[in-house]
Amino acid sequence: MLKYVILGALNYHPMSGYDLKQFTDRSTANFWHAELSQIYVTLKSLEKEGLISSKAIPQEGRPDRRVYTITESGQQALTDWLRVPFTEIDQYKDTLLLKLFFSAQIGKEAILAQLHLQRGLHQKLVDQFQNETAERIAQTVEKVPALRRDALLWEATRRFGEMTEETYLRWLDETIATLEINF
Amino acid sequence: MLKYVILGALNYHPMSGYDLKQFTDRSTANFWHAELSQIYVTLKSLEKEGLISSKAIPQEGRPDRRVYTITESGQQALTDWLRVPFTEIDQYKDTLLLKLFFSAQIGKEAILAQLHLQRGLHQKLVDQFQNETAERIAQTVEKVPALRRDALLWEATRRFGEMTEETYLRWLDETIATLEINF
DNA sequence: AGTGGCATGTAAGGCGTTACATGATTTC
DNA sequence: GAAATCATGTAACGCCTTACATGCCACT
Repeated sequence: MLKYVILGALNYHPMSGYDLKQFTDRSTANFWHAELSQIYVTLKSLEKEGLISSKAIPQEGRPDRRVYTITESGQQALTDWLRVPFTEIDQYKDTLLLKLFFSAQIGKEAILAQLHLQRGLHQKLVDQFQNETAERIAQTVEKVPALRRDALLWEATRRFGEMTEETYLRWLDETIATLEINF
Repeated sequence: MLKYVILGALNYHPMSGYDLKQFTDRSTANFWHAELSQIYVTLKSLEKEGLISSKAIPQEGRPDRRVYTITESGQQALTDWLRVPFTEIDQYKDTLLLKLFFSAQIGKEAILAQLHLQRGLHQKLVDQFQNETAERIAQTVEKVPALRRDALLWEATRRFGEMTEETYLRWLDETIATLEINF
């Protein structure tokens, strides 16, 4: 799938591997993150497939920037993929839930401490979605009004993050309250 | 991590690989699923580590059942892991959000069709959490009252699934409404 | 006659993480 | 003087998925 993250990004404008890392960290990381090393590997394979092409741009005192551009067949591959209806739901993995499920033996206090710790982490995420992420989208539309429609979709994914994290918080609070009384 | 799913399961009682697949499908699948083939592979490596031990139980007209039991060092490994606080948040991946993010070019109707399709899938999941999953937990506690405390934690993970899927539905509805007007 | 459940496993391939390797420039 | 940023990549390893391989029994 990282393949399509990269095609989607390059479809906006050409970028280097390093640029792509910035791009994903600031946009798709929330539902599709990527390590730099994996980006470089995937770029190589996309170029071999002919879906992107690259050009080395010399720089002073730094390695050349290798800038990638999406090709026509790359655009075709992206559009084809976008058009195929997605008829499943991705498998979700959550280490906290896994630990919680089997945690009866470690005792009430250890469990509650764990839940309180997670509360802090998720609170930070909610804030991030409401502030930084929202502002970043607003700024992009301001600069490039042509992306207004794209931004509606970006906003939908941001809103998903916000709602999901708010729910996580509500669940943590509810669970903490229940366990304090009944465990 | 599958390692710990298995240790956690075998800590309740001995099981075969096939049993473990049933167990996970009915309990942890929601936040940690497993393929049968991977279960068999992981069982081998856990046995090599000495965290579980196995015994072949002959059967008629079927391959032997290989039943695994958690060892003392397996119980120790499980408890140790449960006690280590989890100070991160797992990376979330969602193909639907990924497609949506880049979907501006495929047009309003294709996007809305996709969202409506997903609505049906997530509605089914909500129902499942509210009915089958809830009943399964209730039945287990009825049969084995000693698991009352464990069941409180299982119920917390069930409730997480229910709340999360309800939120997914709310988000889909909200997004459909917004795009119908503004896209 | 065919599907689904019971029961075990191996092999190949894909995707991803972490660690390693290098090195100049900019900022605190 | 140290840390972060810019910039690219390779190598080892881990975990997981999909496909393959086998075969009986029960039910429809």
